Amino acid sequence: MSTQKIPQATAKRLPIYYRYLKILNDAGKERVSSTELSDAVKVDSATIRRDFSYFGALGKRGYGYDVENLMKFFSKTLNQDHLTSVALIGVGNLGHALLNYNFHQNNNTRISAAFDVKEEIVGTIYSGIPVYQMDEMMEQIPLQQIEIAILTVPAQVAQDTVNKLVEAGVKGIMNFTPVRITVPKNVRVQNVDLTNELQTLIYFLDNYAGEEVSEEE
Amino acid sequence: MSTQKIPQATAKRLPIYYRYLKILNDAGKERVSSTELSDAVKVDSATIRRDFSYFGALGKRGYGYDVENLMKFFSKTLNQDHLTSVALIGVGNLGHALLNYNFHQNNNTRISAAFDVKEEIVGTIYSGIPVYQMDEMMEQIPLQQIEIAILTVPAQVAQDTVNKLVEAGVKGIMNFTPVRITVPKNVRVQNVDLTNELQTLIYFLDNYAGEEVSEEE
DNA sequence: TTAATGCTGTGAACATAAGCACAAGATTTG
DNA sequence: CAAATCTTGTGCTTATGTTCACAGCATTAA
Repeated sequence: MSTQKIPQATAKRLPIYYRYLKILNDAGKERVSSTELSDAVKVDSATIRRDFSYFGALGKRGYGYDVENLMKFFSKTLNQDHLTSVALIGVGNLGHALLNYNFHQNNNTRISAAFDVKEEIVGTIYSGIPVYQMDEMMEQIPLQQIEIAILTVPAQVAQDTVNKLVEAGVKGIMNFTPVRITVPKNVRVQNVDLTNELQTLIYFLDNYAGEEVSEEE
Repeated sequence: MSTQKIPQATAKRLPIYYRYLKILNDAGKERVSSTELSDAVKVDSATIRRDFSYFGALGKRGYGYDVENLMKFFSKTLNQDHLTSVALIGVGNLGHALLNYNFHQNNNTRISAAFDVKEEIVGTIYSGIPVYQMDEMMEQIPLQQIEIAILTVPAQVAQDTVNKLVEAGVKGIMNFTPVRITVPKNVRVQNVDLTNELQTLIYFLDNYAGEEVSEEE
């Protein structure tokens, strides 16, 4: 495709860079070096330079990087120049919080439809977002050109729901359930398992006490 | 310490294994092979065997693994035999959802104190958890023997809050803010950046269309 | 204009992780 | 009891990611 062969590890850091560049740009800063960036985003400066280099020579030797240019470049790279619509599946405890969560603020993304089984909320508008019946996914998802779903349903129905989502044409799923779901290989899953994360943190504390700084999602 | 040198990648998978073993055990299953596990947790069977092997020979050739034993072993390894108390810092939109989130269900962990600046909620009980003033961290955290904090405060105050948490003795932070916080090296940070996660997912869809299955937090 | 300085971009070393493939041993079957 | 079958545990290969260290060039200072 367009930009081939960007390592996954690099891709995962792009939003971090982008966010900080926006902050710098808003503050009126014109140039920045990999060392300065490194401090702010906690990524080794060599790693930053290597990451950037996959996209070509974005900086100038002896000078650094032009904040505005770089920011705009990443904006394009991360598709921030067009609004992405996302569906929320399951308006429970966590789902409800995500409806209110301001993805839009620094991310050209909006939850444009929510789906749930609970009759009493179907048909209503939650935080400005309409709640549909589960069965309506098949219709609404293609209609609203949604390719991404945030999954916050109970574990027991996770796989079934995913099957329907895939059938409706969803291409990416942010999976908040603890289930490791099965999808066709053209569908991308990003697991966000909070319980897991917490358990891992506890494990590290107890077993790697005082050893390193740390990382990632 | 106790079990030395478990690779990070392995450590991050332990809760996944543990969760599934509990399910198998509850279902009355007595033995399981790495291939079966592989199907359920979406981790290559060789990787599973390697992961387990760091803890010694847990299985039997020609048989597989004893579900109950293995489950109990991981329970101990993941400290599930004692309750871990956690503090929630920032009872906003997301924080509130996390108070209700059932960490306890399959994870011997409980949010035992919440902290916020909003006068109107300080002193009240939210979902059974008392909300304290921010200043009370210094007192409550050691008192309640809390070592882990979930950080859901606004980005602008993230670093300041972290500094106080560290001073109060916190050793692990689950960071929901987009800020890459600075901590002493004996403190562990687990970043959970939802905006980031979503942006990365979008990036992968647009640039790696139909290429692989996927992964992680 | 020339010298000093700064910072990128990258070859190469190192580190971590994943997975193949199979010997070794246990179990099950006949 | 012997043969057939199964599944672990691991040496080794390959893949992916990180970091060092520096040549090369642009910028800045004199």
